[in-house]
Amino acid sequence: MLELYDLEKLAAFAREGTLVAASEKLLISQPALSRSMRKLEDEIGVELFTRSKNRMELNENGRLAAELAETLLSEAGALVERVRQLDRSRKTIAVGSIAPAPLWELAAAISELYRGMLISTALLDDAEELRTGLLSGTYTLVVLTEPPELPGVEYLGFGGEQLCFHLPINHPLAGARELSLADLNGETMLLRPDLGFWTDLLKAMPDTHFIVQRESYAFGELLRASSLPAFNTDRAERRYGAAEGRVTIPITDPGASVHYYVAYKKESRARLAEALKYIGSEDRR
Amino acid sequence: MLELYDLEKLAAFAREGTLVAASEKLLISQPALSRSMRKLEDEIGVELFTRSKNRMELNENGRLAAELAETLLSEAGALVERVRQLDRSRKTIAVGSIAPAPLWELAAAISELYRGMLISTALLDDAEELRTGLLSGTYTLVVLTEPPELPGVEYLGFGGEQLCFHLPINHPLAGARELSLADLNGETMLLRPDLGFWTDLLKAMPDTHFIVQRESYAFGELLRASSLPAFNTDRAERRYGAAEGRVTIPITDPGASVHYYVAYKKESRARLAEALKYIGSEDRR
DNA sequence: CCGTATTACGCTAGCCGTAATGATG
DNA sequence: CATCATTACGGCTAGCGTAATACGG
Repeated sequence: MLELYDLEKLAAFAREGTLVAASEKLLISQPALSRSMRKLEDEIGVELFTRSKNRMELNENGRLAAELAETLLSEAGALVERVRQLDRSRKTIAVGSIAPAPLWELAAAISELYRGMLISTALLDDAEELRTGLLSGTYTLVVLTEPPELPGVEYLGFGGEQLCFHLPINHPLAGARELSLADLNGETMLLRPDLGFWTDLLKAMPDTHFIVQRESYAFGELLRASSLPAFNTDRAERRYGAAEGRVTIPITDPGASVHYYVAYKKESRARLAEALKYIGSEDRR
Repeated sequence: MLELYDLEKLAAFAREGTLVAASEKLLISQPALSRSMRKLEDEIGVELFTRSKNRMELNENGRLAAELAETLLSEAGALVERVRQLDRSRKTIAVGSIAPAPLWELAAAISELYRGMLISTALLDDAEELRTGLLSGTYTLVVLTEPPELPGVEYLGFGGEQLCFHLPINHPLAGARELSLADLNGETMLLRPDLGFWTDLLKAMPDTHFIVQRESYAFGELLRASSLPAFNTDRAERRYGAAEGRVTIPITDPGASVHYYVAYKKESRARLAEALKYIGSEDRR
């Protein structure tokens, strides 16, 4: 029977041009390769080479066979790769989110519910990329601020989030009941990186200087020790509590208050049953 | 390394559903198949089956792998088939013709020039079929009555042919210098089968009864012993001579005199060099 | 119990490498 | 004579079959 390693040898010979060179690439001896090529001709039942005593070349048949062999080999590789990829995707839940807070919560809940599964998370600021990523299989679940009306895609509400200023009590505006982004424009503010779509809102504060601190502990220290204004959200505060000596004041700008939607492909519903139960059941005003 | 016989086994298991059934189809023992399947999982690095002590089934990975294996196997089969086909076509010159006379001559000349080659011939009455057959590779050479203006196709003139009546000398019209088909309409005529495009001309003789005789010797006897009119052509006469006691009288209808053109693909020119020399050199008025 | 998968244990066919031979430029 | 292909011969390993084991409907 025709076998892939025979075709591999043929392809190597086609590339190298002589048995010696090909056998070196293949890490076998010339005689072995010579025999294999004869066997292959025998197998197909057709002459593939023109042989002189001292030289062996592909004939027209051989060139076609080598070319087809090359593609068959790459298809065999693709087979393995596709199966491995399916396996990985079956063992992975990839969550993509437009905002950090729902991502924390989802990732925590899912890794709790699906022990042994690989949970991969991604925070993006582009909703379109999340939608196409969901359709293409890059993400199993995506969190958006608008319901995605896509074919074969379902979604559940996942509560809302309200952006707030997080001001030291001695800040001039600390007594306000609510504020707009413009009210603090021009000041220097503390900021975390990886804000997802919230980043867009910062454009409403063009004259503000932001000090970005990635490291969580350091950020906490700055919150405590400095009197720089920062952001907070109701959802972050519910999770981490408010910083000492600071007040949380809602921001009124449109876009500072959003709702979240968790979307998934209909075909993943069975696999995600537990996660969807969690997302739907939780009481989120 | 992944091999086709492993995939063959996987495909068989997928079709049969149990190791026992598959092993019987494959003519190997169950243990051998059992091991092969483990080896295959190992090779791909992914679980392909759900195993209970008493039952083995494909899981999602396995179903994908089996499906891909099936297509890969059929592609491997196609590889062999295509190479064999190329080999056959390299060893064959297929001549298709719209008329018998040029086909005899070409076939004879070519089998002389290309000893060891397989010469296959076909006589058709549809010029379009010959043209498409030439393009698709069904025919290496085709004989037509009109130059085929096709991309990548060249042609040479191959002389002409004049249709004649072949009348016994005692026939009332035997003294004519030329005749039209209508002149003999209504009589009973002797006819050979396989006339190619000439068949169309018989429509001009709707009231004629044709006695068709395939067997060459019998046809000759009828020519000699009967006084039935028959057809002949200048080209046939040059080859076989005229029958005793008969005269050959040209037919004047349009279409009773034609020129022939031998067409071939430009890419076959090298292969056909000898044949083309013959076709071109011969002096054919 | 019969059907199914797995494990254990030799065997062997197929493939390989080394060495020798032949041909060519 | 350096390079390449082929032939001859002996070794080894991957895959096989038989037999035995284990589990389940």
